Amino acid sequence: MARTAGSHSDITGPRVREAALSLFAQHGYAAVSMRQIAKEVGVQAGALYNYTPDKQSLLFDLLRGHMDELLSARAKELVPDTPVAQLEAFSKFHIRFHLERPLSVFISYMELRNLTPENFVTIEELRRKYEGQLETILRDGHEAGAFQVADTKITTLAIIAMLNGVNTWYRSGGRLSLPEVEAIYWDMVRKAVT
Amino acid sequence: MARTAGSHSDITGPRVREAALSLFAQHGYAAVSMRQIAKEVGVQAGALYNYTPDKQSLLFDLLRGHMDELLSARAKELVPDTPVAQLEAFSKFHIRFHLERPLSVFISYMELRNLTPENFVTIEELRRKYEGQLETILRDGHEAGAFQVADTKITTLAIIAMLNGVNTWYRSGGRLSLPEVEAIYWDMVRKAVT
DNA sequence: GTCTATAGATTGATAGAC
DNA sequence: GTCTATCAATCTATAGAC
Repeated sequence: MARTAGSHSDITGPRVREAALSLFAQHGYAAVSMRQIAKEVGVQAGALYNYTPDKQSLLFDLLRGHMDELLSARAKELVPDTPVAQLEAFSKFHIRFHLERPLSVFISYMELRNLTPENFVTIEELRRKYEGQLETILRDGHEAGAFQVADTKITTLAIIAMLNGVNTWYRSGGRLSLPEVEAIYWDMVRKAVT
Repeated sequence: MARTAGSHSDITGPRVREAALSLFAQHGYAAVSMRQIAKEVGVQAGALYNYTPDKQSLLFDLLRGHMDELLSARAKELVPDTPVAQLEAFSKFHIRFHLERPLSVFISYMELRNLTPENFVTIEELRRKYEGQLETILRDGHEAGAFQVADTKITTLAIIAMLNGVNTWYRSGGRLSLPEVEAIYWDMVRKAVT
């Protein structure tokens, strides 16, 4: 059956999320109006409500989608045998994944406080699940004598913070290639725990 | 001469900035209204404009004040002789200073994009001035053979990012004391560059 | 599915009384 | 210096025509 004229559900939906992602990253969730998002998409503000029940859901879907992608991409990675190789794989995966989607990474950190309390809990659980994977690697490696870490929990957070820092300065096509960046950071991580 | 009844310029001014700092940190600049700030201070919204020309100036004054304090506190520190000792002093100073004022640190990072372009430039210059001090230490130490760094600029940013990460989890009165935290992070920094 | 129009609330900032 | 009152703009979200 022919589609109704002006019906673009399957392409407008993703475009709404893309526009929201871009604008939230640039100006912040609270500073962006539904009218701005609509303008970016090329529709009127009212039409957005065919794709999201409200503005909050738009933000939550972006953050949950990002965390889901992160965990499923990580789950598809091979798990090396030794703790050192596992830490290397984690570090390089983290850098690569995060550099591929800087906007999602940015709002996932910056807009946490604009989630409703229930939505915040959901995202936080996913984040802790991810960080727990690094913590497990460090603890196992510490017990096996492969790492020297003063405090597993703090070392986990310190490594994540250091790796996340890449996103503040890296631009593709810049001075360093992705493999070079991975190598430099892996070198620092490796030395910091051995 | 007796003060006019209801005149509290010298105490209300700081209280306005304190309230703005607290609320901006909790909810974000764009999400906080002048009426909310006024309520926190205990005055009506109109009275705020005796202390700030507008909302933007309130944000800018907080960020500039923070950077000024950072640079002047750093300038008062003793400068050790060796690169390693200088890096240790910088790392511990950075942690201590930032843990003492978590709210200012938080908004100084989160609210940069809500500054007007001119105000943004001013803050960025101050931030680069501070980071340049760490970069100088690393470069001098590298040339003297005290450090092994693959890339001075990136190592600077990686160390800053790692140290900044303390603020995401540290709570005074928690499991670890400030000197313990300083020691753990200094250990990681030291190992990462040697 | 998108439009126009609008309800109802809230915003930053100002004016003028005290 | 603070108050009340208010302006003009903007916001999210909805209703109803097409």
